[in-house]
Amino acid sequence: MAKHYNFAAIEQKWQDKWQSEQCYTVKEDKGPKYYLLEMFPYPSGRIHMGHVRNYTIGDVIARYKRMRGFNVLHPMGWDAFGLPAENAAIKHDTHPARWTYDNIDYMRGQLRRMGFSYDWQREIATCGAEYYRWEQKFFIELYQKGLIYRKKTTVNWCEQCQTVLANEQVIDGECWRCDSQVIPREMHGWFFKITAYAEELLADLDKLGGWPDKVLTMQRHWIGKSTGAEINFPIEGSTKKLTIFTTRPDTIFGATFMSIAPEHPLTLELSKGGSTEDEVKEFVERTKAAKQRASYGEELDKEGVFTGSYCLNPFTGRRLPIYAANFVLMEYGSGAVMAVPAHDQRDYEFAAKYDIPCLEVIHPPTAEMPEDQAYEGPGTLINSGDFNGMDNIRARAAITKAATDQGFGRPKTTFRLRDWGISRQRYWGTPIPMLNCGKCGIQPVAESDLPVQLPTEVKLAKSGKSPLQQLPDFYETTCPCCGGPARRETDTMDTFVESSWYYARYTNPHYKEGMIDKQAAAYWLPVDQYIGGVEHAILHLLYARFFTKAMRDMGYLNIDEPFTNLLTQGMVIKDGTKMSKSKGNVVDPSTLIEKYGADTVRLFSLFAAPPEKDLEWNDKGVDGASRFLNKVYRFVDANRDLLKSHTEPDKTLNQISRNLERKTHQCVKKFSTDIENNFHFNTCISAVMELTNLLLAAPDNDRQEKVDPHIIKQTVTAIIKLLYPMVPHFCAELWEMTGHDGLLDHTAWPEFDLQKAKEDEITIVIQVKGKVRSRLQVSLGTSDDELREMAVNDEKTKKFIGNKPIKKIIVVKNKLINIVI
RNA sequence: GCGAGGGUGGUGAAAUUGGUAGACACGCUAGACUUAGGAUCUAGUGCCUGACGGCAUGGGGGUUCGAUUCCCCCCUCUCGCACCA
Repeated sequence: MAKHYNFAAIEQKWQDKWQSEQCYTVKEDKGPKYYLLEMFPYPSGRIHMGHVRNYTIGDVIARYKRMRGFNVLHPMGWDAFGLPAENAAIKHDTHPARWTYDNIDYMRGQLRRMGFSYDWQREIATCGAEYYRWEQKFFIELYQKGLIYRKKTTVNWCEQCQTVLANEQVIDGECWRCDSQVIPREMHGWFFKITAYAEELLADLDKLGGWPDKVLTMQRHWIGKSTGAEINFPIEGSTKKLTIFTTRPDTIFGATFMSIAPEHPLTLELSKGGSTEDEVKEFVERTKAAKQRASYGEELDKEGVFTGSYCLNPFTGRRLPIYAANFVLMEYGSGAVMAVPAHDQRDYEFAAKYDIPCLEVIHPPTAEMPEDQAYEGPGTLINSGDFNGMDNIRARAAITKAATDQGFGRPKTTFRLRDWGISRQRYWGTPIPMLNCGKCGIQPVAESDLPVQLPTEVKLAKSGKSPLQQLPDFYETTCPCCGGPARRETDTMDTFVESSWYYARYTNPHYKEGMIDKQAAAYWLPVDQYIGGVEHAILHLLYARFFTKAMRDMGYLNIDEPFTNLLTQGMVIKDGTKMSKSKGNVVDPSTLIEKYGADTVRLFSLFAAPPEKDLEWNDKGVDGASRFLNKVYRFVDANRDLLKSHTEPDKTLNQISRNLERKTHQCVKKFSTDIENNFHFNTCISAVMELTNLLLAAPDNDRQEKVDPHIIKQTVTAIIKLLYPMVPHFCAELWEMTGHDGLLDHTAWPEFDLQKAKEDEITIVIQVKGKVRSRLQVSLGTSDDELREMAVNDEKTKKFIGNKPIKKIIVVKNKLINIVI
């Protein structure tokens, strides 16, 4: 016999069939729909193990749901814009488009070779104008609605990539893509007003019960809502006011100074003409430089300088010196804060350094005020005028109301979330469909001129100006309003824009009338199950949620949230670290497929760990998976005739037949439960392995008893059906070998019979003082009294009881007896 | 610093209304069949012990007849956030 079943031939055969018969092409149809989506890949060149794992998990679910009778949408495509294409083009002297499409062709072949059941009719590449033209149209619609704007601000600049990054794309102070240090830089750029949806993005997280808590928590924190008050402090000797945001209005009577961000527009003005002017100027410059130099996460020593001006506390009239302070963030709140050293640790440290007085206004309920730090806990107000004696939580509302009534304050909610900057100074991205006319100003491109095509003739260089800025043929245009000369926007969009709506485009990817075919979208959306890496917990998932809400408000969709259930699969690890080229521990899927076949690779990546955990790659483990499939194959092959023949159920089963029947039903039960429960395929597979072990031991010629052929057939059928979603070529072949026609995809999932799954004999553990001392074999319904009787008379047990008196006997039904002495 | 989630054999992992710890698999040991084996099959395999038995789910304490599971303290690893007022 051959060492291995001929996986190469079998896999080829079924892949050809699935493709030529278009088995996985779907349309809006009767029956419950199920939209399964895995995060689409960047076409970097080759599929890696992370893809294999992600897409295998997805394919199992897709096939499983089909067997359960769902109309399953399972599309695949390419997140095809992005910087690596430009870098590769420079390096290999080719064109980004060429490089990208070559990669796509290669990777598509690899995915086909894995046997994934995609509807390839729906394939999308986001770098095609037929895709991005709708993105440009939508951009203009959002612009007209006021949800997109242009501003000059401090942005995150990656010198390596020569482009701006969004806040979400800066990871630990480094570029998410190339890991080089990000530096602040002042630039103009286009922004999506994601903050307009901050409240809803936060609130709707509560609707996402099918998402991991970890991701919900991260998003909640990223959005960072905090409620408090905005208060205007009059500036002494000026008509101007200094506006601050605080979450602790209850401490306002304890303010002893004010802190203002160095970049704040008032900072220089406040010292103008005074003795402090030079000092303040110098401080502002120095802080700016220090912030650029500071490595990420490094907390600068608190430092500040007196501006020479004072604010007046609107409640008390107390003079509060205004300091420019290096720890005050311009980007959050109003860029200025009231400082209450007694009740804020940062203010305390600053005050201690510059010898500014503290004033206690919140008295702790029990303990004394701490000596050498701020007290930030709850308490009762003191030194606070009319509010003395009030609980500090209640005082927050009361003081805010008083400030509101007197006209110098109001309740205020602030978010940590900032608007999404999408301008990229790169070539390989969607052109931003805007232009600048000397007469008419910034204007959107006329709809009839869409799409703004990326020019194909382009010179790319390692550094220097943005490529489109060097193409007059591209940027020289005419104004749609006045017909005069105008200059096109030469920045392109962040590639996260394409991935924010691709899931919706899949519902009718070649729709020519607009961005979204509303009917198709209404049928398929939302995505029932989304699968991808946890590294997108903030980035992509937040942007896609925002886009969904914006598309809904523009009338394209009728859903609030795109992804009902989210599975974040763990990384693929080898030798304790993430697989990566730089670490030299990558395993190439194609090599493995050649050696073992796609089914074995699929099986191992499902078996080695539950999907949400990291998967430790182990070549020997792959051998094990292969061995298992071969074992099953050999059995089916050797019993072909029996399995093809017609059998009748035997009324009275002998012991070993009954055992196998029972195990089969138990296995179907466990498998079905575990797959529904968080897709724990690893335990599903182990259940089938157990069943297989029992099956293979069954037809032993040395035995007196023979297993009923009908039961063998039943067991084999169950194994084939259960494993089909995981190892589809293998099972399709076995299905055919055992005399069946038709695709298993549309064959009903096996049922189990609780009665048949039931054990008639069970093992009862006997414990003495909580330690296992003996075991009893009893029939299922044995009464507590009988069990008690048997337990105390058990020889082994007696030895441990000795002549000590029995205090108590605990009986747990069908499980154990504990004798307490 | 704050927040979240982990820590179980040589390895990947099972085990939840608290009830047989280690299913399944890898590896390892011995044997069988073989010209050969990185194929296949059989048996064994948490640790200590000659055995009876004892000890074991990061460490320590607690609740309980009984704790991987619940509570408290500590150690450690991973991830997220990081002066957000």
